[in-house]
Amino acid sequence: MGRGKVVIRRIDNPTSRQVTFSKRRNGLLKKANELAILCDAEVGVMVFSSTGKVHDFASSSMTSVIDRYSKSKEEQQQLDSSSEIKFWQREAATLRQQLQSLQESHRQLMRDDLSGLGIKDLQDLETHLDKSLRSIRTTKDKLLMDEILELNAKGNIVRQENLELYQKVYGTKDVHAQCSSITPISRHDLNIGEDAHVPVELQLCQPQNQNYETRTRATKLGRLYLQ
Amino acid sequence: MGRGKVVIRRIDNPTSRQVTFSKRRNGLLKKANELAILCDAEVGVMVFSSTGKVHDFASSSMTSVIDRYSKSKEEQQQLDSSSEIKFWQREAATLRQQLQSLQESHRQLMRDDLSGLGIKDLQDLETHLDKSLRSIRTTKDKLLMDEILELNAKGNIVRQENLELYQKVYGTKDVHAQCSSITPISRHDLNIGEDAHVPVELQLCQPQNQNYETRTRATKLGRLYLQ
DNA sequence: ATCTATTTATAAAG
DNA sequence: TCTTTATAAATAGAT
Repeated sequence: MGRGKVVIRRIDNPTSRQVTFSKRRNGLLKKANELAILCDAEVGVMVFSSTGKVHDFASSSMTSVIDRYSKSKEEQQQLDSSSEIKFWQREAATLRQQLQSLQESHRQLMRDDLSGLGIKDLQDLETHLDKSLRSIRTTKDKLLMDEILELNAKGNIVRQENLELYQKVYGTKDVHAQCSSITPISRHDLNIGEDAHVPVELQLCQPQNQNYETRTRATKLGRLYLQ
Repeated sequence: MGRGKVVIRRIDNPTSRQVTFSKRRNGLLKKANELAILCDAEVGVMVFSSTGKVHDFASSSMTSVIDRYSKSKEEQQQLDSSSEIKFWQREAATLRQQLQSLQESHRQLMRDDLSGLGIKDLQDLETHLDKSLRSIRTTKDKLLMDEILELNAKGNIVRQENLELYQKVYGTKDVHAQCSSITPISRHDLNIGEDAHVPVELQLCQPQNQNYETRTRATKLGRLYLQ
């Protein structure tokens, strides 16, 4: 409200800063007074200029205003801290409940106790175990197949070497009759099959890219996580 | 600054009072902030609505503002009280001086000590005493003359009565020879004269209608009052 | 401190 | 409490 629009930023020029301070300080104190009278409010304003000079306004007395302010802030503090206490009480209750649920589900997954589970829970558990098993087998098969391929490659290299050595010693190309010990590695020696016994280990963590409903709310942790 | 000019007086309507409170409170806090930023000032504002709700703004923290304010007010107090001390010190010095002057003039007027007086002071004193004496004598003479006249009147009445009684007893009009004890009251018995000894009492007070310069300044009391 | 062109605040109404 | 709008008030910049 003046000849030019002003941006609210520290005025660098000390002179105009002082002038503006005078004008706006008066304006502020005037408005404080008007607010107090018009709206029947208790108002206190304290201003220190950059040169350290004090200016103030109080509708009653500054002592009274400061006292009231301090008192009301104390009350606020008490309310705040008591509501904070309540917050942490609620938090503790929630965490206790979650812990209990997790302990329960852990016990069940350890097969110590399947009582207390409904049909839905058991079905979920069965489906989960089935999927886990399938996943584990797939992974295992892939690892074994890789190993087989690698071993076959190595075996072929060794056989080739043996063949060359045999030719140097005996000077003949008839390898089949004299060297039965040198053969490709048997498929059966690798023990690949559907009945392999691999211990099933279940994780107590969030599902990862397995089309299961993602549950993020802590309060929902009380349910079983089956994956 | 609105649709109508507003007089600064408590708004009776509670609703519009509340509305105005909201608006102007925001305005006040905004302006406090602007003042703080533009002019690099420390500002604190506390507002209590008529319903008791607290609102505040502090450019730093209210604690800091209140502390600084209290501190600066203490300093001010100290300055005030020290200047007040100085005032009373000056006052005491002035009064001591006045007291001394009065004691001095009192002693002189009691004739205990005429040393330390200049020719002018002595002349003034002489003139004053002369006037006092004249005034006292005039008054005394007037009182005595009044008494004489009264007594003469009474004497005449008594003489007349005696004359009448004498005529009744002796049946004659020749009073002069037989009654010498009955005479007018003598002028000498009243002791009227210029040499009468009347104690001169001087007053230590302001002159009253006696054509003397009136001195009202306390600091001028150090001079002699001669009247 | 005083003057005014402008911006800002806000009263009244919705 | 928010928005809008007409108007009062504050004030930036100049003197």
